[in-house]
This record gives sequence, C-alpha cells and structure tokens, in this order.
Amino acid sequence: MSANINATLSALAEPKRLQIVELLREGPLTVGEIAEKLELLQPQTSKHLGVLNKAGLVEVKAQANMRIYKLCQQPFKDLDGWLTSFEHVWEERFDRLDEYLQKLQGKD
Amino acid sequence: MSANINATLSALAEPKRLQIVELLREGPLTVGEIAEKLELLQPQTSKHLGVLNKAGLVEVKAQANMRIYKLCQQPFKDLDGWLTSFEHVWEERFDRLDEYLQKLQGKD
DNA sequence: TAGGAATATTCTTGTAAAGGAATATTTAGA
DNA sequence: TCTAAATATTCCTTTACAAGAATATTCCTA
Repeated sequence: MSANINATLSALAEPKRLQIVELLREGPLTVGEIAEKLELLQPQTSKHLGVLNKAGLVEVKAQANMRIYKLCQQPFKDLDGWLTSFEHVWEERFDRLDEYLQKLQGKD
Repeated sequence: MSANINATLSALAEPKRLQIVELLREGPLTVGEIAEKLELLQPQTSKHLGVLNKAGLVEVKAQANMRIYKLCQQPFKDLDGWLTSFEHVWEERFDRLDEYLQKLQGKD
C-alpha cells in the first residue's frame, strides 16, 4: 500500500472531519457520542465518518446496533513520513535563495 | 501565532498544489519554472501559488519581472507538531477498544 | 518610450461536495 | 413480531473552488 497523501489530506481538510479525528485521539467512540460531543447531527456525522473510513483514516466495529469508530494509524504515520522529506529544507544550507539569485544573475 | 492546521491542510489537499509544494522541496523556483516542470498553465500556477501564499505555506521574493517562490517552514513544523499529538494513540495500551467494549457491556 | 517577457487578475462556467430533511436499515428486547 | 434506538442512505439545494480564456500589470531593454 503506497501512501496516498492526497487522500489523507483531502479527508482531513474538512473542519468537522478534523474535529472528529482530533476527538478520536482520546479513544474509540460511537457515532452518537461523536455527534453529541461535537454538536453535529447524526446523518452528517455518519457521512463524515464514511468519508474518513473510505480514506482509510478510521475503522469501524459493529457492536449491537451501534458502530464504534477508531483511528487507523497507518495514514498518520505515512503523513509523518511525508513531512520528514521536508526536513532537509529547513537546514540553512538548503535555503538556496541566494544561490538561486546568483544563478539568475549569471544568466544575463 | 497559533497553528492553523485547517488552513494548511486545505491548501495542501489540492493535488496540483501538493505537487508544487513537493517540487519546492528542491529549492526556490520562479513561477515559470514551476509551470514548466509541472506542465501547468501560467495563470493557474499563479493562482495556486496565491492560495499557498495566503495559507502561509510559501513566500515570494520579487526579482526583476519574476517572482521567486520558496517554502515556509513554520506550517510544516506545526503540522508535524500536530501529528505528534497522535503518537500516544499508537501505543497499544491506548487502543482502548476492548476497554471501551467492556464499558458498553457494563451499561446493560 | 515602445515592446516584449514574466506574472497577476478578472470573469465565466462546470463540478464536487457539504448541509438539511426525510427515509431506510439493523439490532435488541418486550 | 412489533417497537424503539442507533446508524446509514438518499435526494435536493447551495456553495466553494478549480479550470479556461482573456486581459491587466510590472519590469527590463533596445
């Protein structure tokens, strides 16, 4: 499974879904609990959870007539790995603006 | 400055903008270079860069009649920090599904 | 100062997606 | 088997936004 950073970012970009994900850091919750804590209507809660599920960010476990949602770890690890690829950018010698300017000058 | 994770995620969620950001890991580039390397039209390139700039992900430096864009580091660090808040979730003892199920059983 | 190169902006249009409301589905229990 | 609770799904409407095309702006140079 290659890391689909795009899918992960798209799913997280929606404010309410971000809230849901942040809430689920505390632990698994049912749809009803999520809706109550975030003051969302049940249908939109289910829909957002569906999107998160499709993106692979959460998984479901049926329990009686309830569904318990919890976070998956892989996409977050993938996202963290992706961010790691930026680390060298922050090192001073990689802020190549001056170098770049000189290159531009040289073109004249 | 509080970390606006939402804004960062929204800006990165667009596939072409993600490409632009990934390209800028290599170093600063002008609009024309970005458009050429990613095979984008100049106007949309400028527009995407405008969004990234507004979200604080890139900064611009004018040079002659060109604009050199480079990545900002703060939002990426903030995003990384945000991801750190998930670390405890991955520890086994925090995967509280069983614990949660028992709590549910106890309600009966 | 006229022209061309690089970039930004505006306007329009098409589309994806979020919200609201209503309804369907599933499950436990009387 | 009927009902109620929990959740999912469908339909409709509205809105945000990306693409495309055309135009405006800025700056250098001849």
